[in-house]
Order: sequence, then structure tokens, then C-alpha cells
Amino acid sequence: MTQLQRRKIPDAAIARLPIYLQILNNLAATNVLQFSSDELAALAGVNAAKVRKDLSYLGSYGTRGVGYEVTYLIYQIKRELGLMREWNVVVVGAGNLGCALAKFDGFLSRGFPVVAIVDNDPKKIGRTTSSLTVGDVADLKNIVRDEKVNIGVITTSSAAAQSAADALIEAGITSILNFAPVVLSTPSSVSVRHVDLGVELQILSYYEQMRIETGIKSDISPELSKVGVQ
Amino acid sequence: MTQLQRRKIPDAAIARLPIYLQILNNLAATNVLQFSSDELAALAGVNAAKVRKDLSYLGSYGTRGVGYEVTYLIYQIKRELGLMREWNVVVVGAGNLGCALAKFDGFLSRGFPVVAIVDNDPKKIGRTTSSLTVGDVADLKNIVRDEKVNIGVITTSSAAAQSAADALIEAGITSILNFAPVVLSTPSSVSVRHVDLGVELQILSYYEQMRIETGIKSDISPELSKVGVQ
DNA sequence: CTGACTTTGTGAATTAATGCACTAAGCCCT
DNA sequence: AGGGCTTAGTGCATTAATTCACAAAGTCAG
Repeated sequence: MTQLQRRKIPDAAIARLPIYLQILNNLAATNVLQFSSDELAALAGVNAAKVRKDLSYLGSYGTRGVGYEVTYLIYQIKRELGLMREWNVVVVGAGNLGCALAKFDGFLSRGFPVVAIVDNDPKKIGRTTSSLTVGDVADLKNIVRDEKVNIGVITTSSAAAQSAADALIEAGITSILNFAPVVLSTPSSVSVRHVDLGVELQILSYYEQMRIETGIKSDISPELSKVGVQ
Repeated sequence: MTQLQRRKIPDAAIARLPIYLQILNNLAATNVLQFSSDELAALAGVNAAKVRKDLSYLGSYGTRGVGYEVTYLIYQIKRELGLMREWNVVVVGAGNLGCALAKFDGFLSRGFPVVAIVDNDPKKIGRTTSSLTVGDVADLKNIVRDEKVNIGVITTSSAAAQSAADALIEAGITSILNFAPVVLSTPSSVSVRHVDLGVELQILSYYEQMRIETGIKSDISPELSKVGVQ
């Protein structure tokens, strides 16, 4: 399992591997057996050299003159990303978004079952949403232990987000996906990904406005692909 | 309005301006009048030199020895990002996520009112969700014209996402926020941001697994902040 | 008015990411 | 068996992003 000296893969490449994986899964579903870096590059909307370099971080799994084998590469990417197992998710915040995510089968189908949802509002605690009963955020420590939770998803209001993060960390969680529009303060031993939909729209707004001001010049394409649901 | 030769601001800086804006809005709400690059850097979790460089792309709006004025910087960032006006949003796909986003007040509060929601499923068309009636995706062209829509948000299944994008582009939309886990094929004149929640979790999974394999070494923090909801 | 102090703004150095272009390897056809 | 064709893998040049470190410009106290 490559533990000894784990290859250091650049962050930018790590962020692209899940995209490749998704595309390869689609190819597998349509019985495609092989692909070339050119083909994957076209499907992913990136440069072919970048695809080859990214895949080379996994090892030399291609065959010159031929390409890569779909299922084998899927296996290697999953191994590298830690997707050979499931990671259990707890959603903190049982509002609109939290409940939508708990129902969302895109999490389960990618190996991230939502095993619990909690809130701090007594009115919400005890309600049932998609086969889960909303728990009390105060019980987080027990829930994390009993349900073997690995990842916390924060969908609270921005006011409550920091204390939600603190509670998760206190409960031993080291990976957090934050949807609240605040910058969380966390120890560096905890991985945080921040998904702020408002920010995404504001970035679009910049490029849209630029198009308007400059009279609809083309090829201003902000970096594609950041996060990804379903 | 700086149109003549618009400063070219690096993409990486553009993606951080909304974060600064959010923090400054919080400061303004608590009656803070001034801030230094050090303070903002601490709040945003980045380097102070980066803050200064980012803000310098807007112009020289700081005062040496003093810092920056909160309200003036808010104004300048909003101007630069094109946030002096509202941008109307249409949601394509009235499933769980689409409806949650249509209800979601974080869009409206940041100047992105959701003015319409459409679907292609006859069973969903006509339903009402949060004061909007689900329209027919076939009417997109009229809806975009009548409601003056600027941005399309795709929350369909991955199978339907490309045709949703095609319909939006056909209707004249040039800014798309895509939640479906597929890489959209679009002309380069269209800005696309891709938010894939599954990908976010997979990236977390990589760092989590790395922590486990290497025996919980710290300071493996994946790049903070990508997208952003509330 | 002067000198100590603070903090911006920015050249320059560094680091990270990208993309080119070439070599090495394997397939396939004759 | 051999030559032509295809495509992975990668060293290197280029470009983008980050960070350092310092001069310039201002405040403030006395």
C-alpha cells in the first residue's frame, strides 16, 4: 500500500483525480475498456499532458502505444484517494440544505453514507428525515463514536458554524466540509473544505460583468470545476 | 468605472475577494471602521502579504500606517466583482437540491434572487415551492427573456445536465453554476463553475487516509475555501 | 518639528503548476 | 522481422501564484 514513503501528489492534481474517476466510471458503465490520455483530456476539458502527468503520480499504469485500462485505473485512483472503504458522514444542521444533503443519494453512491444528522434546535431534534432522526448536537461525541463517523458536514447558520466545528473537533473528527459562509478557525491537523455557494455566484458575477464591460469578448473562462455533488 | 483598460486581476485573487467581502461585511455589522492587512489575513486564514497584493489589484485604497476603511473597501470589492446590481438566477432541476436552493435565502441576501425554477418532468411542472411555480424547461427562452435571468444553476441529474446547459446557452445565458457531477461541454464564451459535493468528500478522503497511513501527522491542510453557500 | 512607530504597496525571489516537445515502448501490418 | 504508427512518460521551459522584505508614506506624541 505504498505507505513507506507516500508519493507526494500536488494538491492541484489531487483535486482533479475525482473528476477523472467520475469520467472513468461513466466509461466503464458503457463498456469502454481502454482510453488514451487524449480521450480523457477531451472529456475532462483539460490538456492531455496534464492528464498523463496526473496519472503518472499514481505510478506507471499505462501502456505506450495503447493507453490505459479503464477498470485498472479506476482501481488505482480509488486506492490513492482512499475510496476502497466507506467514510461515514454526520450532517450538523437540519435546515433546508442539511436535510437535502441527508436525502441526497450522491453521497451514499460515492461511498459516503450519511449516518446521522444533528441540530441544536429542540424543535428540530427528534424529527425524522429520510430514515434518520435528528439528534442533539450535544450528543455528538457519542454519535461519532457509536456510528464511527469520519467526516462532518456543517450546514448550520453562519452564526452557529464555528461552535459546530468545535463540537466536531472535540468529538474527534478531522475532516470537515463547511457550507456556512464563514472561515472556520481550526487546528492545522484538521482538513477543512469550504463550499460557499454565494462565493461561486460572485465569481461568476465578476466574469459576467467583465463580459459586459468589455463588450462580450470571449474566452474568459474561469477555472472549471471546483466542488461536485450527486 | 475603470472600463477603459480593465485591470487584469489574477483568477486566484478573484476567488478570494468574495471571502474578504464576507468578512468585511461582518466587521461592518459589528461597527468596526478600520482594519489592517494583518487583521484581515488572520480572519481569512491567509498570509498578510497576499491580502495586500489582492487588495492592491483594486487600487491603492489603504493608508500607510493606518490600514483600510471597512465601508470603502466593501464598496470597492463590490464594484470590482460586479455586485453593485442584482443578478437574476434560474434553477434548472426541481429535485431536492434545486428546491432547497430556491428556498435558500443566502442567494437573495447576496444579491442573486432566484426568479424561476424549471424542470422537464411533467409531474413536477406546476408545483409551487417557496413562492415559485416550477416551469417547463422547454420555455426557458421565454423565461430568461421575461425574467431577465443572468445566471443558470443546474441541479438536474447528471444525465440531464448537458441538455440543461445547452438549453440555458440557447436561451442566451453565459454564466452557469453546475451541481451535476459531469463535465459540461460549453463554448469558451460561457463561464462555468462546477460544484461537485462528491468530489469535495473524495478530496477530504485523500487527506484523511493520508493521516491514517502516516500515523496522524499534522499540518496536512488542503487548500481552504472553494465555493460558498449559506 | 522631529523622531519613533505602524502599515501599505510592490519589486524581487521563490515555489507551484502548466504545457511543450521529445524519447521510449509497445502494437500491428506486411 | 522489420518499419511505421501510436501513445505513455518525463525533462525542461514557461507561466502563474505566493511569499519575502523593504522603501515609502502616513500617524502620533511631545
